Amino acid sequence: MSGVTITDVAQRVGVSVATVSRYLSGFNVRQRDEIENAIHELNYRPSAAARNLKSGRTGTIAIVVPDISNPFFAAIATGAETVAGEEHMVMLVNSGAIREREEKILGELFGRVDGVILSPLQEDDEGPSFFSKYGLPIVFVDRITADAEKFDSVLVDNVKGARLATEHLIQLGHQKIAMITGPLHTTPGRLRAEGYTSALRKQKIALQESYLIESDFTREGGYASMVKLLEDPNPPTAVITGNNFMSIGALEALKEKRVRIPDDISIIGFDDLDFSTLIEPGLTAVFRHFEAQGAEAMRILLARISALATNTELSPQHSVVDVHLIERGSCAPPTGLPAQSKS
Amino acid sequence: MSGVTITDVAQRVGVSVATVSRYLSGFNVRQRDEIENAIHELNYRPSAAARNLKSGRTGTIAIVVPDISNPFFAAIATGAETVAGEEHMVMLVNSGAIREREEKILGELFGRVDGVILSPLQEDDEGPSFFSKYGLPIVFVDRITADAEKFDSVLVDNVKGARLATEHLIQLGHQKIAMITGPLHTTPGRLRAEGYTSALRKQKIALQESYLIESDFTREGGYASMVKLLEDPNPPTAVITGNNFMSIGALEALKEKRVRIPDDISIIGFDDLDFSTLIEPGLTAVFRHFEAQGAEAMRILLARISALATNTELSPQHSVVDVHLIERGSCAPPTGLPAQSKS
DNA sequence: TACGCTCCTGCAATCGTTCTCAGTATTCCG
DNA sequence: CGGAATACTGAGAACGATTGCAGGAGCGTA
Repeated sequence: MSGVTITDVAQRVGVSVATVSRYLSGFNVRQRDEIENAIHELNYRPSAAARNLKSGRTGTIAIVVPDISNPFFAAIATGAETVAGEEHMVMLVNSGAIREREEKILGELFGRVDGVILSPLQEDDEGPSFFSKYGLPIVFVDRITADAEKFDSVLVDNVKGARLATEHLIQLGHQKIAMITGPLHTTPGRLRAEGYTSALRKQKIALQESYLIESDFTREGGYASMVKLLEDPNPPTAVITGNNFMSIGALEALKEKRVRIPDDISIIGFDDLDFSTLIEPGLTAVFRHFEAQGAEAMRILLARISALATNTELSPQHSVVDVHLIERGSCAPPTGLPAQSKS
Repeated sequence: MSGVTITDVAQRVGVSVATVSRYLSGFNVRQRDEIENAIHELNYRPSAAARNLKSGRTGTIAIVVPDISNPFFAAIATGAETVAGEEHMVMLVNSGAIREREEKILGELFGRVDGVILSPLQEDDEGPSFFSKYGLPIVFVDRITADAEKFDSVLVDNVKGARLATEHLIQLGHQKIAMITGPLHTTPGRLRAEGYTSALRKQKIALQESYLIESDFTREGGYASMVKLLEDPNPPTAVITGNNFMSIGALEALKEKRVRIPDDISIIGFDDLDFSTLIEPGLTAVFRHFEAQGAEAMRILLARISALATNTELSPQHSVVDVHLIERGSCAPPTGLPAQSKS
């Protein structure tokens, strides 16, 4: 700790702590220059803890995400920062997709931040919103919990995204379309699968069980799922991957097995890859604006915080970010897979 | 705010706040079950602010980095988390490569965290270490400041990495080797350039001014620098890019200009790309273990914190993480660039 | 010079904990 | 059952800031 407190500054100048405090909060004070000097000479820094305790405000907002290494979540934070302004410092916390850690983190954040932007781990759980009930402003981003209609949220149009992808493939003539989705107890995992199945149903294409694979949003999961699809006795002619990491894993599997894209199989990723232009062919993908989602979440959170401060009623905001399809070279009409090469 | 305090719990059970406090810190207490119940029923959460104020400890460690969207820094955080344990919560803060923000952040962090892992923006500046002098434990990671020998740090062997890359190209027969490096006022920018120039000198290859380009670690910077090199009247036959983002930018430029790798130009990246296997040819790169760097930084920081707590003397630790070259397909003996195609 | 007004000041309470200290209840043993 | 040792308890002073309140300095005006 710095050791030097407001009292030291006050003594040095010969005023009361109250005066120094007032100087710090911008009031007019007679000995402002002396105080300023003393602060510099002593290298005084106000104790955040003491301030928080007295004022109840922290000037801090936390963003809690399941995977800090996913560029998507980094972009959420970046977007949120652009809106936060001078008032608030933004911190990113990694729950590491571990339920207990998420719980613990939220508990510790209580009283340490003015609000939280959270991407909760599971839908079938009211843990996170629980905190919100007891006064910690929370905005859900990208994922929600079961009782989320009562709380602020910013989602992407998952169903539409998956539908766009599926319909695009159907239009190209594909009938055997597979989807590698994330865990079904997460919002994007569930809704993207839903978009896929509903698009199939609408086009009267029967859903084949083995074509809908529930994976885990990781590269390894994408790889394993793709391998599984390739080993299917009746392999699909097109695949939709449920997020960026799984796209990478699936592409790796295809490359390794020397399955040509789009000749042998077509592939669409949910979420664009930031190196899409570097791979051959470019990956057709469902695009959404990451930063916009983060910015929107922050806007809603700040509104919520000030509503809380002024005791204003404010009904839950539910924002949905639009998506569209970016066509590159990874999709073509089906021709059927060649005989499997056991390499 | 939660509103419910330790006093409420104490009253409900009919004990003193001291007893509840003791229960919270794990002491044996007669009415432990009653207290536990009351805490649950009232949904009491201890105020972090009050705790910090009294105990001086926060249980929080901040990692302050210049660019949260760079996977390298995300990996630093991930690595650090593995070591932090239950005691400490790790938060990632983005300085956005803005000097004033870094300063402000450090100031606000003072008293709010037990220690900081920092990747400072500029070497020619003592701002960050200044905080360390006044009692905030800081470990520099990846970058240092001018007076860094007095403080803990974890660096990668930048000079060796750049030297390995340069020598590899020389061995292949290249003489016209260019380097796109980061800002020379940053540690990796400066040291990687140094490794490059010293390797050239050792092999008695004259350094050509236009071959050493100081860029900014961004994708756009890498792109622009590569374009500049290609437009050189006497273009290089090999290029080393100074970080991951600039590698992507450079590769984009090459692809766009239809320069073939490694036929027309060889390229080595400093830092591996996590999709290296997906591009054709694979990128030869200087590899370092990101997470290990973060883990090492956290280890040193925890040691520093406990040294401070126990008033133990502890001389500054300087850790250097080793690197090695991963050879893929992006390098070959030089054949000279074809005539430039103005596309 | 006297009066009132404004502006600034210091005192002291307060935020929600932790922790020392002294005291009371409980246990253990002979 | 008595006494000492042990285990737990409560009162109250911190921690470092903010803030309401009442009072004092300085100013302008008559």
